[in-house]
Amino acid sequence: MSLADSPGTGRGSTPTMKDVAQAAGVSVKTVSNVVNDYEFVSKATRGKVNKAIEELGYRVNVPARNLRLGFTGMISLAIPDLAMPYFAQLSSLVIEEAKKLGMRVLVEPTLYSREGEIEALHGSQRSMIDGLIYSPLELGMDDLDQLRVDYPLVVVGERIFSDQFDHVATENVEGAKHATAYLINTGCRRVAVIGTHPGEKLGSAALRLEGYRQGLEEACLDYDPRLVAPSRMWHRIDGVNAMNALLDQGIVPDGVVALNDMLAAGVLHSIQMHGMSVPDDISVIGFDNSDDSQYLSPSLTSISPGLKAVARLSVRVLKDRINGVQPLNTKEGEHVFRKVSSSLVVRNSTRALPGNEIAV
Amino acid sequence: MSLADSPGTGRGSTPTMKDVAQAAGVSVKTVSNVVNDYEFVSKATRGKVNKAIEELGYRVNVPARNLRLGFTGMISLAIPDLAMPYFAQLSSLVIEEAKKLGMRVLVEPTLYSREGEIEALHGSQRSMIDGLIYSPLELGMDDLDQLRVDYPLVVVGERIFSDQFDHVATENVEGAKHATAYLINTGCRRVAVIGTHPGEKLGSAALRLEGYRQGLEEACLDYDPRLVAPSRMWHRIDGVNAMNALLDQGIVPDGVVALNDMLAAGVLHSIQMHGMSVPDDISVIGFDNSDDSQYLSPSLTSISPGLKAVARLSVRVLKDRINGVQPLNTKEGEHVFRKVSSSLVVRNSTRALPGNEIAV
DNA sequence: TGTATAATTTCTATCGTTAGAAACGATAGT
DNA sequence: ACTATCGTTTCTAACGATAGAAATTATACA
Repeated sequence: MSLADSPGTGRGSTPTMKDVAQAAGVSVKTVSNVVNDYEFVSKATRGKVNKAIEELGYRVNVPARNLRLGFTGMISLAIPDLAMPYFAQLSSLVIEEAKKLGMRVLVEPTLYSREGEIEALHGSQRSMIDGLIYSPLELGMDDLDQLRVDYPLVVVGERIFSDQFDHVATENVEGAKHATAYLINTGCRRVAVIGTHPGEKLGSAALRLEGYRQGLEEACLDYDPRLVAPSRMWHRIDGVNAMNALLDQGIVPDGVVALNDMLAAGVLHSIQMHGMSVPDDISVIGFDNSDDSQYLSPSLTSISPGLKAVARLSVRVLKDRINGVQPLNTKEGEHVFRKVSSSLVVRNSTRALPGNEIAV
Repeated sequence: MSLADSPGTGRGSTPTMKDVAQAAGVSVKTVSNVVNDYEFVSKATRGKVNKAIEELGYRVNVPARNLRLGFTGMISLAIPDLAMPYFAQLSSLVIEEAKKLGMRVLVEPTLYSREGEIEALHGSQRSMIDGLIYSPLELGMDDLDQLRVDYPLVVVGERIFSDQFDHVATENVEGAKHATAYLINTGCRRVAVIGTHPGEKLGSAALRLEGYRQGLEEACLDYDPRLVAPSRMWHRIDGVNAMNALLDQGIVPDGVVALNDMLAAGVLHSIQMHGMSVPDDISVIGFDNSDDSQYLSPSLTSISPGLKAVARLSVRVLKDRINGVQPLNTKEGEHVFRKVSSSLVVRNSTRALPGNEIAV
């Protein structure tokens, strides 16, 4: 009472079920019955109640309902950095997907810190969410027991592989293999790869490099270490630098697989600054199919990791876990492991396939 | 009961205050007193309770507390599109700022639709939030009464100007003026502007163009319509096209104010493709100081709109309204109107100022 | 030792909702 | 007319927390 009426809280008094009940001359339970579409409510009462609801402008108090029901209708999405296009896009898709299933999303940027990632798992927001979609960057295979939480959890990404958790990953290996094969199919014979992380065994860089190797192998081309340009960061400038390094050494590939689109943008720039043309002299293919890849010049052929499917799957699996139903077609006790298939989006930074215009 | 215990809900049973009280052999109120740092709790009891809390792994149930207290500790942030870098960055900063003040943020992308924006104001999440930070794109001055809601609201952006709402805006006019003046100070005499929206009176494009005019005027340079290149969209490719159009007509400026960084990136590209150099032949300055402006080649001088300050201010004002305190130094009944000052971030796409190395 | 006072702790109602169980009319079967 | 049955509505106890008021214990002062 004292709280609700306290002056200057800045909120008008919202009508409750009790008010509606009073106005309609029925009990609270009846109002609840109407609101929740309980079968046995007479047409007359339903009408009275709805009229009262209309007149008072009543809306259910979601937190109160949730308290009673024991869930909150909110899930959390923990990502390293919301300002990164990749994660911004993922968040956007997860929010959209969750909305379709009647859930809300609390985005939690962990800001590249271990503590942030652990906090997302065990922090105080725990009680306000029904489940968590978790995309770790710092935590790895050594931290599996941190992940053993007592609420529904879906892991996203390539840092952790374990059959103890539901997991949605992207086709990094297959995607990079596809990219490499496509370049070879369009006539490239010296395909470089930009942005590798030497020594890394897990994570996108390693997996994408592996795909590159498989692509070469399947085409019976040799793996040439001189065509592999490492770069720790994956910003545009790193693409410029890595490609400059190659070209300035006199190593001139006829195709480039950049491990993400920002690198690819830099590669385009470097090639053009060296007086060569894309795709006539060198074809370039990126990874992520980020929003602006279509706005580069030339527009960038890229591997689309199917972020939409990642969002869709992870939200659905999480929702199933929350509802206690076995997700997808897993057996009791089993966990989901799904790789979302990537696809090649052909634009103008690669040459046409010989013989036909349609991409593989 | 039936709910909490129902099998397969996927959540372990969380201990409540009652459990803690039982374990510590005290009453629930005492536990509450300990948790909320009530003054008059004996050291001994406090110890017992804390021990029990520790042992049971108790955490307060936030929704329950919120129900009792009448607020939720959550605010909503309504933006057009989370996948847009500008809004992703804003969201990121708002989340960070809110966290500092103990609040959580529900990001609500309105997806460029009127309904989405109205839903954000009047939708069902209403009861789960304490207030709203609102960045409209579709709603304008004709929709002021939609904005008259009965909960705390802070408007962000340049679509709406009214003294009936708390409002945080960015210095569009001043920023563009600053950019223009800076180019002139470094020796430019024919400064072009890229990305205008002819006919628009409100919104960033119009305000930034106004700043450009003021900059010229103050330097006693004539406004030359031929140096004004419109572009409805503000993507990289639009910058390429607009700048190409200029150069191909033989209109060669010595400085360019691009109305955002993506346009600027395109402008850089166009200039370089025309065989000219930045900044030696043409200086380029962008707007937004987006994350990747530093990774362009050359790195881009840009106006930073002070998004961080926007986030900071809007969150603080909102928090004050929620708490019923008069925000900033406004008088009772008055509303906040604050323009966040922009700043010039000098990089390598502009020449040095004559006479000194330090920027204005 | 008795009582006033202060320091602690407990009791209990409440936030807005849901839902099992009980109560109430009305209709139907015998 | 008397109970059985069904549809409909109300009663009441939760969900997990907070907080005013009451009750208890400890301390101080006369």
